[in-house]
Amino acid sequence: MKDRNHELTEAEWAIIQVVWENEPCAVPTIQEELQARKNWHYSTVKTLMDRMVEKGLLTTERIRNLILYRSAITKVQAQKGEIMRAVKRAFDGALTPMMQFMLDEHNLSQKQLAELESLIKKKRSKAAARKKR
Amino acid sequence: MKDRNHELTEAEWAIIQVVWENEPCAVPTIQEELQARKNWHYSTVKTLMDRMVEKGLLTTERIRNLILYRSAITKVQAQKGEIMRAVKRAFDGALTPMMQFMLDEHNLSQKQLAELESLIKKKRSKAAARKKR
DNA sequence: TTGCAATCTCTACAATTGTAGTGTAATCTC
DNA sequence: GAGATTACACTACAATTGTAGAGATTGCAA
Repeated sequence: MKDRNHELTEAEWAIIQVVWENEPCAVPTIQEELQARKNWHYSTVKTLMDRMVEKGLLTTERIRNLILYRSAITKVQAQKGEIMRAVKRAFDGALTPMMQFMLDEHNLSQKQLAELESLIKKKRSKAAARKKR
Repeated sequence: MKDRNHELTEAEWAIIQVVWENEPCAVPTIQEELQARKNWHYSTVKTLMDRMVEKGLLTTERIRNLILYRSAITKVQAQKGEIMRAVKRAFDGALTPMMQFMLDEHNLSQKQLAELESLIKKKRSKAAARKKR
């Protein structure tokens, strides 16, 4: 259960998202969903999911002749991994420059900026409180 | 020169970073640098770089019997691509939630928070000015 | 001019990723 | 209990990625 850096591939993301919404669930459940979105066949989904089990991204439990899958990492962990990957490759591991870049390069609306600002304010006061303690 | 979404692999990142710092340059220049960092041999670097030319990440120019390489995308483009990738996969394409997540999950120092806050303020006033115009 | 050093070309190969077919086993239905 | 359905197991295969060896070419130094 290490909080290790999980890097998911595109296809793995597609699958684990559906798993998070349905777990515990069997392959056909996931496949039906992804049939619609990606037109993936049963074997495709099954193969992918079994590989993910090997990698420790999913776990299985056998109930009679049915195999139930569960996620082995949370969405937050996966999101963190994805961000870590970006920051490591493109920003030399430094988070603040990455955030500055995002502010600079993607023009956010007034409203979005305001939201972020108030969020930061909240963070700051919380951090200050923590420090004092 | 489309601002298309460039997704670089790990190895490609390693290489293009050195290219940015040295271009125009020949393979041996890059290789020497990466020899130190990654212990990559000449053929490795050369293969990678030629693949990158095929992909449109680098360009070449032949000068007598020497081949000079240049980057075909800027660092900013590449960084953007990396962020886009993360936001698309892990945050459903929505940038602000991703930034909020970063604020929430990685505890930044007071100083970093302060920096971001003032940066946002600046953005906001600039955006306001733009709107008025 | 001949050999050495630098550079390039070509080829290879294993691991990972995306995608799926086909055969088999268990189960449900009549 | 036999056929239809459902879910699983096994196998395959092309493209991409990481990694590199071996041989060919070229230009310079002696």
